[in-house]
Amino acid sequence: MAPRGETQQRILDAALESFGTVGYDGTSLDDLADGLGIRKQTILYHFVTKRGLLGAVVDRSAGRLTEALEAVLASDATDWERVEALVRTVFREALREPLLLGLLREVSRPGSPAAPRLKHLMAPLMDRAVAWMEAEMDAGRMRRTDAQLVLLSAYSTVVGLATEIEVLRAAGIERALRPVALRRRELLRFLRASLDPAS
Amino acid sequence: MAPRGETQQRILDAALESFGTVGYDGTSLDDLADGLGIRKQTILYHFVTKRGLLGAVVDRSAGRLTEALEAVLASDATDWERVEALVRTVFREALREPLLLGLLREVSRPGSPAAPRLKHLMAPLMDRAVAWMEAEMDAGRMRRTDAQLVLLSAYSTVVGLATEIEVLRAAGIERALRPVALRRRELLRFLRASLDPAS
DNA sequence: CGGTCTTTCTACCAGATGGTCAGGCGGCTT
DNA sequence: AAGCCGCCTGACCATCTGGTAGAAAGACCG
Repeated sequence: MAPRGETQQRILDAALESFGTVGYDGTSLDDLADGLGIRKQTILYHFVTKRGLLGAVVDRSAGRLTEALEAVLASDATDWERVEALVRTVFREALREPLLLGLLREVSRPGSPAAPRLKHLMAPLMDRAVAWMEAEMDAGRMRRTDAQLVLLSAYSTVVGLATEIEVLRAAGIERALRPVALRRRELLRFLRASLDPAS
Repeated sequence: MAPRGETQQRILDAALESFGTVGYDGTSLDDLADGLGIRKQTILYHFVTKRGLLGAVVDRSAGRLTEALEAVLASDATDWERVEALVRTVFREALREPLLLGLLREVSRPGSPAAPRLKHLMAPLMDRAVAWMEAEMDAGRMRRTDAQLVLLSAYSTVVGLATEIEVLRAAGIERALRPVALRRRELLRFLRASLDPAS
């Protein structure tokens, strides 16, 4: 028998890949199980329902990202440095595990069953970020703009990365490092233009 | 009985919406038919198979966009004017019919059944654009860069629009005009930076 | 050893799905 | 009127779907 929790992790890995590529509806529990050499019922035993599985995948992925972001927030970087560090962290994580982007893309779809869960997971991060930005604005260290809009724009840039990488791959370009770096530069420039009081 | 071809168009309209929102796998022929007040067999009569329907939807959408682009190409704008006109046309079409973006997004997914068809439709446009750009480069009217990479980057920016609009809508922002205009400006700036020999 | 808990399996099911087949209905041509 | 043809539908089907019920197989503990 498999060690404690090992099967669950293997299922989550496979599910992340499948949800992120063929999508939630395109993923069949039977296929997923076959690929792992187990029976579908084992999956259902661990995650009760297909939605439960999706939820678990989303939770785990969001947890990892949040962890990486918390580490940045815990540092003593301030103002623009902090923004830049956050952006770089997100891009680094996205490139390190491109499946995350696929999942994010799938889950960001309006009709996705995980959309409410994602919203629930993102809301606190969002609120925190908005609050922080508005405090910075009040202190005159940031230009006054619609914080939420800026954040959403940044967010969708990252989700759009998933598309970009896939488009490039479809065109035969495997290593998308340069275009991705370009996007990051663009995003940083956009943020600087939106936030830097000097500009 | 419905006039010639009218039913087909109605089916295509509904299919475009459904594929673009809930996705290909999430679309059931029965639901689609119910929404139109017809039987599923009617859909299959016109399009033979579900994939055939997807193909027809993609073809029609691509055809419309190509038409709009051809009109621009037929004009006498030159160099940068032409690039700018093309970008503006694409954004205008995308905003006029947001469902197109949803479809594009769905179909750009690596595992999509329509991916090969999309590639087949885009390839000629792409080749033409690359050829034109390289001719411009040879003539010194454009900066020398990797034309394909620039085009793909522009393409994925447009596809990313779909994500952005959905993200904004999920956050309760219905009119996404301002952010979209921003993207367009960014894209134009990027293209100018990549292509303008003066800069 | 006996009992309990966890994990995985076999067997099964109801509903939905894409698709086939034959027929009906109405207009158009001859 | 007759027959053809384009369009649409009812009945039916094989397959796949997520999900349930129950039992086998260890592992762990007394």
